[in-house]
Amino acid sequence: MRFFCITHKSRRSQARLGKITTSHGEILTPAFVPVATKGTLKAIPPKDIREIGIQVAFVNIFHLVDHPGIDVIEKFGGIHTYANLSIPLMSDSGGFQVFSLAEKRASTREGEGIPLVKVTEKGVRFRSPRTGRELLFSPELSIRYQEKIGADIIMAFDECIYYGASHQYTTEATERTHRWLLRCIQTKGSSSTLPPQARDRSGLQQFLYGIVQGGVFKDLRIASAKFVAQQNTPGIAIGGVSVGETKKEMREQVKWVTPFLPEEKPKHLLGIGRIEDILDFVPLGIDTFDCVEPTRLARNGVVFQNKGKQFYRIDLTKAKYLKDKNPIQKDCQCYTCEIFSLSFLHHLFKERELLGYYLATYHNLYFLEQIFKKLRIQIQKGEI
RNA sequence: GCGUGGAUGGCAGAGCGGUCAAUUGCACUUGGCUGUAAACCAAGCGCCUUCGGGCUACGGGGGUUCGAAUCCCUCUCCACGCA
Repeated sequence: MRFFCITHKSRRSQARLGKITTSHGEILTPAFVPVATKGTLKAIPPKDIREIGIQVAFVNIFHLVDHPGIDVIEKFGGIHTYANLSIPLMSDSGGFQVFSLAEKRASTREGEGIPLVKVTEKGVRFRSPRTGRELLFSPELSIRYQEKIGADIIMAFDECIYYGASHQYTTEATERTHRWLLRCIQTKGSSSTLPPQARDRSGLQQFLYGIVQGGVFKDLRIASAKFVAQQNTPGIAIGGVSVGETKKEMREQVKWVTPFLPEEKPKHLLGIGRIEDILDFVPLGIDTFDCVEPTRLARNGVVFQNKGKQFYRIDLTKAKYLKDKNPIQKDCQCYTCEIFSLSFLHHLFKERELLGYYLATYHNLYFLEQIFKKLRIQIQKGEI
């Protein structure tokens, strides 16, 4: 079984069509990877996932270690069975939480202002924002955890560098991430008979992605891309993007890197994105994107809409929708748009009715899946 | 009819002589959300403003005081109790 194969290459750009094959099914790329951090695609029951067209989802080891605990998930036979998610799953290593929780402090009963994160060569000490208890993450532990929950695609443990970091700090952090990658590969290899980075565990193959860092600095980004490429992991992810930099900077960071990544490997862009970002990055050869945007925005009352090629985000809580009989998107065939008016959705959100979160999330996920479907067709037709 | 307790910004509800244009919550408006501490967060929310400030306000009227949402008198209305 080949993990990734390219089925079509664009002549106009670096865009390509591909297929990722995992123990839990195939993923046609380019693909969107909605985020189900805690093992749930917030507001959406698993039975709707296929109907929406979702091919793969993203869980996060950090949150699952905190609760319910890796041992619990393991006893249930892994995250797929535990959470009833039958599609391929990617798991994140916890590296993003270095960025997400840094500078923030836990306010506990005892004392206030305990830093939530401490990075050392060994790994990262986190303080659970939920309980205040300390969690240790290292490359070895992160990989072990990810193995135990049994995600199909797993991420190397990295440090997501904060925006504004100096060249010196970014160099140190990126090099540390590289050393961590070697430890991740070694851990993965030591627990496996073959192949080295895709362990076979009770029939399950897991594929490790190395992560490119380098912050906002071109030299560091390129060096990181080269280093990660050399390690020959089954896939490669680009991280440390969209952490506060401008749109222009973000585009550059990805553009600097892609020429140095092996064509035959699947490329994942961590944490992106917005529809306009996806449209820009697919022609650069990015195959998969994970992002909380469609689900989080939906829960905050914001849904996707388009007029031709123009994409919009509309806020359902605005009073102007009170009497609007139209659906969110007239030609959208999702459950929400086929049945519900903007007025009713507005009402649900103003009243904080649970159904609103479901319907909005359903629409946003469906809408994005449609965009990816169209993208795949356009690549096939040579339009991208 | 008598007694007691009340009447505060759209609503609820603090304040009980100056630091009160008035705590707080809700509602409302606006902005934000990109590997999820996110069904969340932030700002605004009497009128005017050259952003220094000015004006009108705590049921109505009158009074005490340098000064009242806060004390006194009275009227109106509400709640509860007794006839």
